[in-house]
Parts: sequence; C-alpha cells; structure tokens
Amino acid sequence: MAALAASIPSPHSSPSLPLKQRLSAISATTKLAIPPPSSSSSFPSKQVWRNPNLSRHQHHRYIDRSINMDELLSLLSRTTTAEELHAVMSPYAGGGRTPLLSLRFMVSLLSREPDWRRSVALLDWMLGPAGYSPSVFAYNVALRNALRARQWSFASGLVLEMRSHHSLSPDRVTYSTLISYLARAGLLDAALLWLRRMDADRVSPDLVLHTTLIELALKLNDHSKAVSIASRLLGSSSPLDLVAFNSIIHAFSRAGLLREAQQLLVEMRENHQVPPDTVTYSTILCALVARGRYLEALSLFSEMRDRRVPLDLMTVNIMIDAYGQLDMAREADRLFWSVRKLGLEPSIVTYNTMLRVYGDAELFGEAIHLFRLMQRKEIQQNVVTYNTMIKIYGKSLEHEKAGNLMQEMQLKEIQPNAITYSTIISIWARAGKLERAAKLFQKLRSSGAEIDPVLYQTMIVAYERAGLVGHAKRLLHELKHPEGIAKETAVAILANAGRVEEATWVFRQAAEAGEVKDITVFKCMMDLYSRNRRHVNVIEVFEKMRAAGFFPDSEVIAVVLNAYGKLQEFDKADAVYKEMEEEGCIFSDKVHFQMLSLLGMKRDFSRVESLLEKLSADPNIDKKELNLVAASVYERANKLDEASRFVSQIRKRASSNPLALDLELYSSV
DNA sequence: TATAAGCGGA
Repeated sequence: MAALAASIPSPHSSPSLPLKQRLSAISATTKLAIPPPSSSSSFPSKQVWRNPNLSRHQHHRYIDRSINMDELLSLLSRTTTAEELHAVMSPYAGGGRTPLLSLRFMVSLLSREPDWRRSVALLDWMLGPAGYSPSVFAYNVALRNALRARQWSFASGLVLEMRSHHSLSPDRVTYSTLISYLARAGLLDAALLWLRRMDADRVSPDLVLHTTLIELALKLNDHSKAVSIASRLLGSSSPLDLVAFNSIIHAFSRAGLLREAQQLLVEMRENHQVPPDTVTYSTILCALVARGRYLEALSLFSEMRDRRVPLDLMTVNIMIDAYGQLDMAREADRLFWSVRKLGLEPSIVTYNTMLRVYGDAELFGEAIHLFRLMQRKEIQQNVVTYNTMIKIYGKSLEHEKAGNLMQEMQLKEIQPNAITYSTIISIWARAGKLERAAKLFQKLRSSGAEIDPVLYQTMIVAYERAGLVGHAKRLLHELKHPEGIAKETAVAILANAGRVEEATWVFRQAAEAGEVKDITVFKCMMDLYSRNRRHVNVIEVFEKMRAAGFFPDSEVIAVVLNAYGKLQEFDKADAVYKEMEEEGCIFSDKVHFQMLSLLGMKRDFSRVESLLEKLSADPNIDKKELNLVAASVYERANKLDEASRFVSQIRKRASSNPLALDLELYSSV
C-alpha cells in the first residue's frame, strides 16, 4: 500500500506534461494513442455521424432532436474514435465559432466511454482543436474513468493539470470522486493526503466521504486514524445523519473509547433529531461484550428493548453469549426461544452459542435435547456444533459418547479439525484412556496434517499428568529440530510449556531466518521471559518485534513497562510509554497506572503530577481507581500528606454517591 | 456492526 501511495505525486512536483505525451508514455501506440474498441461493431462509425442525405445544417438538427439520444450515445462511445470525431468536427471548430455539440452532450459521451484512454483523448481533443472552454465538469468525468481503471497516479495527475494548465479549481465532486475511489481501493494514506489538500482548498467534504474513510480505516485496523477522522467529523459544523453517527460510534467502539461512544448515544437519544437505531445499539453492545463488560451490555440491551428498537440476529446472538458469561442460563434460554417471535430466524451461530451456554451451566439434558432437535428439524450442523457437543460430553464424563460424536460427524462429512482433536485427546487422557489418545495423536502426526500448537501441548500435558515424563520430554525434544512443523509453532509450544532454553534456541533460529511472522509468537516469548524474571530478554524480544514492524498492543506494553521497572530503567520505560502513545496505541487503564507507579519509584513527582492531571481529564479512565493508584504511589514513597490528598478525594466522590463506597476502598486506606 | 468451538497454569 505504501508503495502505491508513494507513487502518487505530491501537489507541486513534476509539472504535468501535455496530455498526448502522457498518453504515449503509457501506451505504445502513436498518434492519439487510442486503442481500437474492444468489441468490433457492425456500424461503420461515419454512417452514424453523417447521414449523406442531410446537409451539414440539417445534420446538426438531426443530432439534437430526431433520434434516440441514449442509443446514439452508446453507439458513439463504442464505435467512434477520437480521430474520427476530430475529422468530422474540425470544419466547425476554431475561427471563433462555438462548438457544434453542447458541452453537456460531450460530457455525456465522455461518461459513457468505458476505455479511460479514449475518454482522456476525447477530453484532450475538446480542450484543444474543438475549442471547448475548460470545464471542471468534463475533467471530473475523465477523472472518474481513469479511477475506475485504477490509474491512480494518472488520475492525480489530471487533478493537478486542471489547476496548472487551465486555472480550474477542483470542486467537491473532483475531490470526493478521487478520495472515495482511493479509499475503496484500500489506499488510505493517499486518500487522507487528498483530504488535506481538500481542506487547503477550502472545499468541505461531505458526510459520505467521511464515513467511507472511517470504515476503511477500521477495515485496515487503523483505529487511531479512524478516531481522528471521526473526531474531525464530529467537530465539523454540518449536522450529522444516522449513518455518520453510527460510523463515529463504530470508530470509538473499536478503539475502546466506549465512554465517548455511549456519550454520543445519549446525545442521539436526547436530541430527537436522529434517534439511535439497531446498528447504533448493536455496535456498542458488540464492543462491550468483546471487552467482557457483560453487565453494561445487559443494561444497554434492556434500554434497547424498552425503546422498542428492533433487534437483529447478531444482537440476539451476542446477548445469548453475554447471559451465558454471566451465568444467566435461564435468561439466555428465554431469549433463545423467543427469537422467532421477534421475527428473526435463528442461525447456526445462535444454536451453537445456546449449546455452549447450556454446557457451561451443566444443563446437559437441555444441550443434548437441542442438539437432537437441530437434527430432527434438519438444521445444517457444522464442525463448531460438534466440537461444542463433544466438549459437553467430556464435561459430563461420557467419553464414549464424545468419541461416538467424532465418528458421527465424519459420517456426515463434517471433517474434524485441530480443535476437535485437542478436545477429544484431552477428554480421553483425563478418562485414563491414554493409549487411545496417543494413538490418535500419532495418526495425526503421520498423516502429515499441519501440527497445531494447542494439539501438541495437549498431548504433552496428557503424558505429564500420567507420569510418563519421558514421553513428554521426547515430544518436546522433537521440537528443537522441528521437521514438518513450522518453527513458529515449535516456539509457541516450547514457550507455553515453560521450556526457556529450548524456546530461546528455536526462537533465535526462526528470528534470524526471518520466519517469525505472527505477533503471538513474540508475545508468548515475552510472557515466558517475564514469568521467568528474564527482563533483559523481554526487552530484547520487544525490540525484535518492533524491528519486524509489529505494532504492540496494550498488553505487550504492560509487560515491557514491567520489565523496565524491574531493571530500574525508568527513563526507558517513560520513553516507550510516550512513543507508543504518540503512535496511537490505545492503552488500558492498567498501563497508565503502571507508568504512574514507575514514575513514583523514580521519585519523579513532577511527572507523576503532570500524568495525573492528564489522566484526570481523560473521560475513559476510572477516577476512583486513579485516585487509589495515586494514593498508593505517594504512600510507597512515604509521602503520606500527598497520599491523604487522594484518599480524601475518594471519600468525597463516595459520599456524593454512597453506593460507590465499597469495602475494597476501605481496605486499601 | 461481523457474533460461535480447544490446552493449561501462572
């Protein structure tokens, strides 16, 4: 993407060449460089243009009035070359006479020309021999044709040319066309570059353009860019419509700025101009559940129902899951059985989620009943359904039935996957059927199927539990010189098994060979070193990860800050914290609090204060927690006066809201 | 909007 973006010229570089030269640079053909029409037409072009029975004067009228314009236009755009057009039109051009055909007609012709080179040649002819005055309208159409053909640098060249050669100012359509095509092609940086030029030109982008860009940034997982476009839109003076609101809420939700997202929801609710809809609610619900904030999801869901906002299937699926996570199987069950009354058809995801909830609640009879009901009603089951059910039989200690299900699925041509195998191996091993488990594992190894780290680890743990340490060691030893197993997989297994030396050895080899392509491999190595108090190694892996171009998340930063703290490298910790924040990493509260306590350990109290000030202003930080952390930082530094300052703030907050005063608070004071 | 399934043990 960067390479493509880089190929788009900056606004003031290389003055654009005359059109014909540009074209001949692109195409090998000479003259006007117009390729022949792709489909050879049976209509000789001249006949369309000139009816020999008509005089030139009549011919003019002939074009303007008496025929089906749509048909003529499509014929012209298919059969007429610019050269022919030139030949026909030249008697009328020049000499101060106005062109024969209206500009509207020509633009219409341009817009129907499917070949971008032919359309650009037509534009060139219009502005040259035919004597049309330069128009943004005509340029915009040629621009769109070039963009359709993904001629990015040519298209931006056209925009620069209209200004430099014809003193035309690109208008809203010019910019919107260019930016939205770039966005749709995934060229976010190029699109944003043009957004800035649009600003510089004082052309204001519309809502659609903004939402396109936000959705693209989210698709590319670029949360910080999505948030900055969203904030820009929020700050603009134009009133927002439903789609714009939802798009901003989507950006905030994905970036973890849930408080801002919910603030907007409140605004929509109270404003009555644009009331929230299903998408608004389910976007926020999704984000809450993804972060494990089930209780908040529950209350938002009941608000949604109170307001009679229609539910969609995804919302229902997410809520069945949320009820399950909260051990509210009865509510999940009730919602599940009312899906049809809500006018929705449950999907396989709905069924699978409900099965898992029954299993977690140990409602084995209900699970089996639902599973068989699906079969009776001929609802297509999938590998997830079977994996969930096998797990349930394992939990209810019916390992024979678990095994039977694995055979049943194969009879139905649903192929077991690594998840099926690790589930069943673990069930058999725990049931004392180690031999059966080992046999299946060996069969999988010799079948040449790709080895999955969890599957491998399951077998190792099974051997260890059975006291067969020798077998477990043999499996681990094989990983030191992995054959038929990706080095990344070997590293992950060794690291998770706590084998520091072996994991280090394979990781170094994989890293030197440039074979570490998965961020989770870096993460599990950092976790391994952190667990084993090898903080220097933690930093080493972090630096390798950065060098490999991976963007660390909040969890990684927490591990790194911890390591720097243990090494007493407070300045380096501070530097990483600042750098990551500038690069748009969204920190969890934990990371901020960790930084506070590191600064406290360094006894840099002026930085402590400035960070505290910044965090207090941040609406996403839990204020009670923040005060607790601040108090403990000062307490540890033996500054009890300062500490009591925060304690009293906690008391003040608590007394204004008595329910918030809980025991945990007292115990820490 | 983009939801569902595995190991284990700090």
